[in-house]
Parts: sequence; structure tokens; C-alpha cells
Amino acid sequence: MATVKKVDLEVLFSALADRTRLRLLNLMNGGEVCVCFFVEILQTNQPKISRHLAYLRRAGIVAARREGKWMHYKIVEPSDAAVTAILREVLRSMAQDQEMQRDRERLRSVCCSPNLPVQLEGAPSPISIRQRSVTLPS
Amino acid sequence: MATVKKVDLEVLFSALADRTRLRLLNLMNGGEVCVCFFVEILQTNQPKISRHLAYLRRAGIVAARREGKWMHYKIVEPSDAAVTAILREVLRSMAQDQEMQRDRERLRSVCCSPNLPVQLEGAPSPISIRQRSVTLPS
DNA sequence: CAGATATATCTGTCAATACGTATATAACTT
DNA sequence: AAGTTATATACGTATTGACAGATATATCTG
Repeated sequence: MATVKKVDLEVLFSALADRTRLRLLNLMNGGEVCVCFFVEILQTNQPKISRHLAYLRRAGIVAARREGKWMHYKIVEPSDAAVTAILREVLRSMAQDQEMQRDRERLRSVCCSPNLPVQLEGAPSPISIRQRSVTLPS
Repeated sequence: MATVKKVDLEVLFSALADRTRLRLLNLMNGGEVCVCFFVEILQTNQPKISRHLAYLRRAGIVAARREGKWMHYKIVEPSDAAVTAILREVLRSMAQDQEMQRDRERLRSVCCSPNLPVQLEGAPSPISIRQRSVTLPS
């Protein structure tokens, strides 16, 4: 009875056609990440991050999970095989991009620092740091 | 001395985030196609087709070739491996889409009909019909 | 229940893009 | 050269999307 979801490539590509959203996806490549880290690493305001995450959520690319005050976002396995393949390629390609590497580097250093930035005190570390759990294993 | 072109995924996805452009790419999957056939098959005005083809050309996804009054467009092999993989997935996915199948069907029937529509008299048949030559073999 | 904190949504503005129509360009025909 | 045909671009308009700032919601803490 599983409904065969019609693959809407337009929706997928609209979601991917934005640098900010690509950077967010890149940061989620390792696993779940808390919104507060996105704000810190992309050095931008929180509503902007939230809007782009909502866009990705509506496109069915990511899912959110609440943990107290914090929201964690992660990439979800698409129901469609083609979308999965495309997404995997995108993530793989971004893994080699300069800015994207720096972003991931900053995620690692920021959340593991002994003295977190004031606004991040108590923030839950990304799953990717606590344990390796990759949604789309390459 | 070959310049390593920076992979701009945003540009690629912006180009793919439009139904008309996806339909054009789908029609070019089999090989070169003349602009006049796009107009006929998508049942729309010529400037619209031309604009979308220009968009794809600027994104580096297709190339044009002049043959007298006619312009033929075809998908080009991207310089980047990730883009190639993504494009191949897109084409493969579209091959299974209803509307896309109908489009290809119409391309075949329109250009092979003994009595072409008036506005297509003398138009050069798509390469894909004359001979199989696929840019991105699956 | 009254803050405080984390995140989401609303609002107005501005830039990008799609569209149809009109027009320009390029090549062919006579 | 003048007309015709195929395609490309310009133009004005309508829609969409990105943004910053303001505000709403949800959760936790006291």
C-alpha cells in the first residue's frame, strides 16, 4: 500500500540551487546537526538558516528532530533511487570543494572546542562527532 | 594548460530546476535535435524554447550547431565527473517519467511522419532518429 | 506562571526569472 | 538586393525567492 511518490525533479533541483542550502547539506553529510551550529558556522542570522532548512524539509531532503529546545536536522534517504543517486553525487562532489571543507572543519573544531562560543554553551554536539552515522554511505 | 573549471553546482541545479528545460534535455537524450522540433513537441512559442536553450547553453549543459537556417542542440559531456554522473541520473530518471516518454514518442512520430506539419516541412530530422548517437551512454 | 532560550514564521523590500509580444539577426531564395 | 524562414534577443510585466528585522511558538528554568 506504500504510495509511489512521484519524483519531482524540479522540486529537488530548486532545493539544491542555492549555495546556503548546499552548505547546510554538506554540514549534515556526517549526520545530524543542531541548528545553532549552522548559525555559528555559516556566520549568519538564525531566521535565514531556519528558512533554508524549512525549504529543504519541504523538498523532502532533510528531517528534523526535537531534543528539548534544540532542533537537529539530518539528511533523509529519499524514497526514489534516482534522487538517492543524485544526492550522493552532490555530497561527494561537495566533499572536495574548498569552502565546503572549511565548513566541515569549522563544525569539527567549533563543537569540540573546550570553550565553546558563549551562544553555544550547552549545545548538543552533532551526532557526526559523537559517533559516525552517515545517512548516505559512500 | 587545460583550465580546471570550478564546479558550480548552483548553476547546474538552477538550470535543472525547470520543467521546460528538463523536457528539452529529455528530448536531447537520444542526440541532437533541431529547435523547430522542440517548438512543435512542447507546443509552445519559439522564443520560450530559445530562451530556455540559451539558459542551458550558458550553464554548459548543451551545445548548439548551426546547419543552414537550423540550429541543432545536443547535450555535451560535462568536464566534471560529478556533473556527468548527476546528469546521467537525471536522464535515466526522466526516461521512466510518463510525460517525458510521451515527448520522446512524439519526437519520433513527428519527425518520421510521411506528412510533416506544415511548419516543419524540410526540417532536418533529429540525429537520434537518423542514427543512434548518445552523448551520455548508460 | 514569568522569564529566558532556541527555533520558526511573518512582513515588507529587492533581485532574479518566467512569460508573451515585438523585434533583431542570420541564412537561404529568387 | 528584397523577401522569407529559423532562431535569438529585447522589453515590459508578473511571479518567485532571498533577505533582514520583527514577532510568534515551544521548551526549559526558576
